[in-house]
Amino acid sequence: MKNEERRELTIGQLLKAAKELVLEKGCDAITMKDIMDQSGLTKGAIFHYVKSKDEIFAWVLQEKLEETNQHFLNEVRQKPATFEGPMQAIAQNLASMENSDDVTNKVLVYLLGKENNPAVAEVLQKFYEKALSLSLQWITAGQQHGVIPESVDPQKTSELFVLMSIGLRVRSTFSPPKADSYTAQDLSAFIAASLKA
Amino acid sequence: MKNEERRELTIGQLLKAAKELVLEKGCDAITMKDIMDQSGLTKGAIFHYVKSKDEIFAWVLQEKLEETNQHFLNEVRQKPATFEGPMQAIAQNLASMENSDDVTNKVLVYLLGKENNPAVAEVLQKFYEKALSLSLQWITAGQQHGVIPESVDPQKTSELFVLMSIGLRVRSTFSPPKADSYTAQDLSAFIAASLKA
Amino acid sequence: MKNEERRELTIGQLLKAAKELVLEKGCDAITMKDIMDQSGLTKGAIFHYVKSKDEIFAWVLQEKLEETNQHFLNEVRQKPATFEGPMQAIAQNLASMENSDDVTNKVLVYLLGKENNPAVAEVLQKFYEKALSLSLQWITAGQQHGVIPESVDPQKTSELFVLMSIGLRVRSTFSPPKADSYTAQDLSAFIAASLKA
Amino acid sequence: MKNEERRELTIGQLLKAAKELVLEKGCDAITMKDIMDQSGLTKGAIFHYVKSKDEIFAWVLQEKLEETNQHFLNEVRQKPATFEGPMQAIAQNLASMENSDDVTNKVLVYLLGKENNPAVAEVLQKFYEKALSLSLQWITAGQQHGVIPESVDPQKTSELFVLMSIGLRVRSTFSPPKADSYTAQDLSAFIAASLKA
DNA sequence: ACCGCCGGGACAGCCCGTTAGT
DNA sequence: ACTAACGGGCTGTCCCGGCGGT
Repeated sequence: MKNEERRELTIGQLLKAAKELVLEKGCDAITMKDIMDQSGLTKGAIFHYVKSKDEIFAWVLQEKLEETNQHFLNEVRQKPATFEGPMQAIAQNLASMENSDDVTNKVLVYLLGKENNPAVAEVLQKFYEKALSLSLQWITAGQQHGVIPESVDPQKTSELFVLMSIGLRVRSTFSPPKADSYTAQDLSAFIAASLKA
Repeated sequence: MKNEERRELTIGQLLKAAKELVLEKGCDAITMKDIMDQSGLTKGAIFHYVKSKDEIFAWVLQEKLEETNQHFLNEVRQKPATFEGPMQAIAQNLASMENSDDVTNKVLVYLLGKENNPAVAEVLQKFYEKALSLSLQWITAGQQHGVIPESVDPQKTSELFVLMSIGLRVRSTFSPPKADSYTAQDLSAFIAASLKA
Repeated sequence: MKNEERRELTIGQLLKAAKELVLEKGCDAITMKDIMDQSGLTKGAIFHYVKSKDEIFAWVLQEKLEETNQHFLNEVRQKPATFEGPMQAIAQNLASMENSDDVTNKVLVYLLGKENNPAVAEVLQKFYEKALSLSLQWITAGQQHGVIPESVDPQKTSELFVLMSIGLRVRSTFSPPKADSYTAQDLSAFIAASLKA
Repeated sequence: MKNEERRELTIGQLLKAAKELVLEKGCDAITMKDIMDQSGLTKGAIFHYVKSKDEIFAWVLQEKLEETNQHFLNEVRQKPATFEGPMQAIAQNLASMENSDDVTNKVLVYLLGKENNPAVAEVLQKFYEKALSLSLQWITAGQQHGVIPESVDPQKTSELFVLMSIGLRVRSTFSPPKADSYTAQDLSAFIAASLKA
C-alpha cells in the first residue's frame, strides 16, 4: 500500500508545518504560502486533503484532542484509583492551558472565530464534548471507588470545570500572567476542594 | 461645532451597520464592502476613522463595554446594599452571555483570534480588566456592608467569576444549548453560594 | 471482447453526463468535478479517454454530427426524389437550430471560442464541411432529378445556406426569440425560393 | 478634472493592451497576467473597472461597436442617396468580417461562449441589435429615396443580412479561406441583388 | 488496458488598505 | 471630511500529469 504511506506522510508534513508556524507567528498571520514553504508541499497537494485553510487548523486541534484522549486513557488504566493520582494529571493539564505558547490554546481561540465553517464547528463541538466526557468519566469513576462523595453532581460539576478551563485557555492568549491572577494552580485547588465536598 | 456632530453621526452609522451585520452573518464573513453598503459610507470615510477592519469590531466591543459599565454604575447607585439586589443584576448579565445571538459574544470571540493587532489586544485587555474590576467592586462593597463574609478572597473570587463568564460567552458561539448544560442560572447559583460561604 | 464493451459504456456515460450538464448549466460553467459527479467516473478514467476537457465537448459535437448525418442518409434513401420531401427534413433541422436549449448549438458556440485547441479546430472543421457536403449532395441530387434548375450554383448556394444556418445557431444562444425575428421558417421559405429560381 | 483624465487613460491602456493581445495569441489564451504586463496596470487597478476578465473583452466589443456606428453615421450624412454609395460601405464592412485577424471577429466569437455572464450577454445583445438597426436604417432610407423597391421587407431582409454576416464572422475564426468559398464579395453581390429585386 | 488517487501549479477574482485628488 | 483610483497579497478552484494498483 504505497498510496497509504504517501498519504500519511503528506498529512504529517502538513500538520507539522502548521504547528511550527502557529508557534512562530500565530494562526491569523499564517498564509497558505507560509504553509507551502514550511511543509514543502504545493497548494494543489494541500487542497487535495483540506477544503480550506481553516480546516488545517481544525485538523491540528483534532490531533491534539486525540493525543490528550490517548494520554488520559493511559492514565486511567495505569494509576490506581486514588484521588491524588488523577488529580495530578488534571493539574498538569490545566497548567498547559494557561501557557500562552501552547499550540492547542492558540488554535482553539483562532478557530472560535470561524464557527461559520461547518468543518470547524464540528471540531469545536467534538472538542467541547470530549473535554466534558473525560471530566465526567473521572468523576463517576471517583465516585465508584469511593474517593469522591455521591453528593457531587457529575454532570454539572464537569461542565463547570470545562467552562473554567476554556476561560483559562482563552485568557492565556491575550492576558499576560499577572502576580495576583487566578492561576491553573488555584483552579486545581478549587477542583480538588469541589470534589471532596 | 458642526464637525464634531458629523463625526459622531458618521461613527454612529458605522457602528450601527457593524452590529447589524454581525447579527446577520457573523463577524468573520463581513467584508468592507458589506460595511460600506450597510452604512452608506465609502471606504475612504471609514478608514478616516479606523485603521483597520478589526478596529471597527474593537470599537463595537468597546461601546458594549461602556454600556455595561454605565448600566452597573446605575445599579450600584440606585439599589440599596442588599445581597439580592446586585445578584439579580449579575444573573441578568450572565443570561445574556449564553445567548448565541448576543453581539458582544460574537464580537469578543472574533477578536480573540486577532490579538496580533495591538489595537485589538488593547481592547481585549480593557475588557478583561473592566469585568474584573466590576466584580471586585461588588465583592468588596458587599463585604463592607456585611452581606459577604470576610473569608471570601475578593481578588481570586472575582477572577474565578470572570473566567467562568468568559467560558460562558465562548461556549455560546459554538455549542447549542442542551438540556443538561450548565446554564447561566446554574452559574448564578454557584456565585451566590460562593459569596455566602 | 469485454474491454471493448466497457470502453463503449464508459464513453457513453461520459457523453451522457456532458450533455445533461450542458443543458443544466451551460458549457462554460461545467467543471471536471461536475462531469465526474454526473458520470460517476473519476478523473483518471476520464483523462484516459480524452486529452482535455474541451475534447469532451468536441466528442459531443462529433456525436451529434454523426446522428444528423445518419438521419439524413436515411431520409435520402427512403424518400423519393421530390422537392418537398428533403425540404421538409431541412425545415425540421433548421427549427432545431433556433432552439436555445439545443445541445448542439450550445456546444458549437462554446467550441468556437476554443479554436486554439487543435482537436477542437479539427472537429469544427469537420462540422462545417459535413454541413456543406450534405447541402451540396441535396442540391446536386435535386438537379439530377430535375426538381432543382441547373441555373443554381450548387457550391455557392450550399455555402450560403450553411452560413445562414450558423448564424441561426449562434443567434439562438444569445438572442431571445422575438415576434418579428427572421425565423427558421423564414429561412426555409428563402431556401425553397432560392432552389426554385 | 484630474481624476477623469486618469480614468480615461487607464481604461485606454487596458483596452489597448487587450486588443494587442487578442491579435497576438487569441482571447482564450490571454491571462490576467498578460493583460497586466501588457497594460502596465495591476490587478487591483483593472478589477476596479471590470468585474471579470470577460468583461474586458465585452468592453472591447462595445468599443468596436461604437466605432462602427460612428463610421456609418458619417457615411450616411456625407454620401448622397445613391444605391452604390452605401453598398460600397457595406461591401467594405463585410470584407473585414471574413478577416480571421480581425479583432472584432475574434472577440465576438470568444464572447459567444460566455453568455452566462450577464454583462457579456448584454453586450452581445446590443451588438446584434445595433447591426440590425444599421441595416434597417439603410434599407428604409433607400426606399425613401426610391433606390430600393417597396417590395423589399425591411425587417426580414435586414435580419437575413445580419444572420449571414454573423455566419461570415464565425466562419472566419475556424475555416481557412478556400478557393471556392462563398466570400464577402459573393455576399455583397447577393445583398445588392436582393435589394434591387 | 483501464481506473483511482496523489500531487502540481497557473489562474481568477476578492479584499484590505493606501494614496492622490476634491 | 470625504471620494475614487489603485496596488498587490491571498485564497481556493481548476485542469491536468503521473504513479500505483487492478
